[in-house]
Order: sequence, then C-alpha cells, then structure tokens
Amino acid sequence: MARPREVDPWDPTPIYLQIAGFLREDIESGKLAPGAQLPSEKEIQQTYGVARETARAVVRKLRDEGRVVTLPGRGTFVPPG
Amino acid sequence: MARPREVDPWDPTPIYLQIAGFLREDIESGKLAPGAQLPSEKEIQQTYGVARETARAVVRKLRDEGRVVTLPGRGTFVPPG
DNA sequence: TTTCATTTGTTCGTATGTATT
DNA sequence: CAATACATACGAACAAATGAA
Repeated sequence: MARPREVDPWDPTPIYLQIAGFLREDIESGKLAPGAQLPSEKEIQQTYGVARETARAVVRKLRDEGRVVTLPGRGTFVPPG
Repeated sequence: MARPREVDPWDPTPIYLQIAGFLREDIESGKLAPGAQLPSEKEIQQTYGVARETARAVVRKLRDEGRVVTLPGRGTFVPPG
C-alpha cells in the first residue's frame, strides 16, 4: 500500500474535491484500470479521515463526471472501455 | 397556496423522489413555468417535513435531470425555453 | 435456506462558510 | 447590516442489495 496522498486543510479546495482529484489521477494514470474497483466509502473515510458524507461526495463527483459507475451492494468501478 | 401533496411513508419510493415527482409534475404541467423559482430547500423542508439533505436531494435530482438550474445565493429556477 | 459481512442508499441532526439580495 | 440561500462537513442510524459461508 502506497502512503495515501493527504488532504490539505489549508487548500481552499473542498476536501471532497481534493480526494476526487486523487482518484481521478489514479483513473487517468491507469493505476485504476478499466474494470477496477474503487475504494469503498468506508475505505475512503479511513484513508483520508473524513466523514461518510464527504466520502460519498467524492464518489458522486466522479460518477457525475462519468468516470465511474456504482453498483449498489457491490461497489464502484471504472467502467470497461 | 394549494395544500401540499403529501409524502406517503408507506410508499417504498424514497421520499426525496416522491417530492421530486411533485415538483416535476409542476414543471411539466406549466404550474412552474420557465423562469419560475422553485421552493427553497428550507421551504421544501417545512412543507414536507423533511430534513435538509432530503430537501437538497430533491433539488439535486431535478438538477441532474436538467429540469432546473441552481444559482448559488439566489435560488433554483426552471430555465427559460 | 439462513446467516453474516460488506457496500451503497436513505434520512435525520448540527455547524460553519460563502454569496446574493 | 440583516435575511436568504446554497456549499461543505462533521456525526448517527437504519434499510436494501449483494455475495459468501
């Protein structure tokens, strides 16, 4: 496990957008390849030390961008090409 | 003011989707014409007796559908034709 | 089949910040 | 300045879907 990038509380960018940026990088770099599963909401909470609503906002943002798809009860994934 | 339609707690449909349905009807029927302002989050809360996040989810749903636009600090509106 | 753990969905509460009027 | 309105973020609880045991 790589050390997680950390949220910068001094950055005026909302926390959820900072984290969404981290995951967006992972998708674009291929570190999260098509078909890969994103960290769960709970993992996002624990990794970055944020509340669930913040974790959910992260995923919602990426979903709104069309970068990921969420399957209830299963998880959130990078869609296949 | 017409008496508000009421949320049916026995309907398995999520409350925020029920309320979004009410407002969607108002938009499609022309009761909320292009340019009209939607009820605020607080008004939705009070009218239907729901929490803020629920009221926000109502507006977000309609926004995601492209039926309304939100102007921060002003309100949510039915966009002009 | 039933049970259990995991994951997302929904709902409520509270607080603070920012922008507009 | 004050009122209004949306944005963000913390906490808490229960429901629903899924899959594995």
